[in-house]
Amino acid sequence: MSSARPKLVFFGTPEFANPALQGLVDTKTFDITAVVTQADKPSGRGQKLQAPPIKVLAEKLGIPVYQPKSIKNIETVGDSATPRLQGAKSSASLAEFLSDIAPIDVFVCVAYGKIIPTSLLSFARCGMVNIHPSLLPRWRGAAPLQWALFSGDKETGVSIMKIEEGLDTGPVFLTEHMQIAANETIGSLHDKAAQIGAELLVKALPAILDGSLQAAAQNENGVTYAEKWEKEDCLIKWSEDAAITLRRIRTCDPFPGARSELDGGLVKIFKAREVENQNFPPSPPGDVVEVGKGELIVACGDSQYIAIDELQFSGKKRLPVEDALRGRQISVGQSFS
RNA sequence: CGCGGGGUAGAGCAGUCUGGUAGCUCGUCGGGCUCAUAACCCGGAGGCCGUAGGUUCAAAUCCUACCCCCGCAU
Repeated sequence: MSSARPKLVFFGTPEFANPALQGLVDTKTFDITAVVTQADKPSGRGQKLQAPPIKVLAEKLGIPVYQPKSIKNIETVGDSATPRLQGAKSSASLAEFLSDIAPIDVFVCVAYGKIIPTSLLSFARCGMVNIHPSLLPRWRGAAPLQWALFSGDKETGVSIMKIEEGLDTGPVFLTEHMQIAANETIGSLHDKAAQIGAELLVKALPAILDGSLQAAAQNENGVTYAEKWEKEDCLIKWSEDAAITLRRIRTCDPFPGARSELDGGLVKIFKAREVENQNFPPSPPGDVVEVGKGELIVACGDSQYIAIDELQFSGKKRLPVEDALRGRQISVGQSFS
C-alpha cells in the first residue's frame, strides 16, 4: 500500500505537453491513470477532425484518454470523508472515473487550454501542478514565450507552480532560467521550454508529493501579463525600428509567420537580418531599396534596413530569397505594406 | 462536403483562357575572355508538363476521377 506508485492524472493538449507526459512515463514511478485533453476539433484544410497531439501520444503509450467538451460544470458532491465528483453531459464519465479511482495524489497540467474548476483542483491530495514557461510573476497568461521573445528579454525560464483560482497566480515550487539567443525563434524557444519544463517537472514532482518541496508565493511587484499572441501581432509594421520588426519575425517563426503585403498579395517573412550599410537613398518604410544576388533589402522606420533571407508567397512554399527571386521579379521601389 | 492557389529540367517560375516544334532566371558540364573572379561571352546535357482515363488528326493546354503541396478561415 505505502509502496504504491503515486496516482496521477495528466491534463494537457498541444505539442508542448508531450515531453512532460513522456518524461513522467519514462520515470516509471508514477501511476498515470488517465490523460484529459480537449475534444478533437475540425481544423486545417478541409475541416478534418484533428486529435490533440497529447492524445496521439497517450494512445501510443496505452494511457486512457478523456475528452470532455467542457469541464467547468464539474462539482464536488458527497461527504468530506468520501468526496465524489459529478459532471454533466460530456464531463460525466470523467467525473465518475476520477471519483472511482480516488484518492488521487496529484493532477499535472501542461497547457490544457481551458479553465479548470476549483472543485476539481482540490480533488487531488496535492492539487494541480502546472508547467508555466516564464519566470513568474513575469509573463503570466496565455503566450509567455511569445511576449518574452518579442519584448527582447535576454532570458526567460520555466516555472513549476501550483494552480490556484486566479490566472497563473499560484505559488511557485521551482524555476529554471533559459537564455534567449540572438537568433532565437518561437519554434526553438518553444521546444527548449517544453524540454526543460518536462525535466523540471520530473525533478520537482516527487519532492512535491512527499512534502519536501514547498511552493513560494509570487512577488506581486513583478507581475506582467502575456496576452494571447494574436494574428494582428503577426503583421509587420514597417514604420517600426528594424530591431522590433526582426523580433516580430522571429516571434512568428515558424508559426504562424510574420505577414506583410506586396502587390496586394500576402507575403510571409520568416528570416531576416539587420543591414549595416546605409548607402541607400532615403526611402519610406516598406520600400525595397536593393534587390539582386540573393539580397532583398527593405527600409524600416528610423532609417534602418533589414535584409530578408527567407519568405513565402501566398499559395507557395517557404523559400530562401534567392530561390524566390528567380521566379518572381521584385524591383527597387516596390513597397511592402 | 468551409473558401482559394498550385504540381512543367537539380531550384524557382512562364506557357494553359484562344489545342499545333518545351521557354525564362539560376544551377550544372564544356569552351572562351581575364592577372583574376560568384563578373562577361559562346556552346552542351538534363523534361513520359503530378497520376489514370476520355475527347481530338494532334493535349502541358479541353473534359472526368484520384494523389500530393500551399494560402485563408476555424
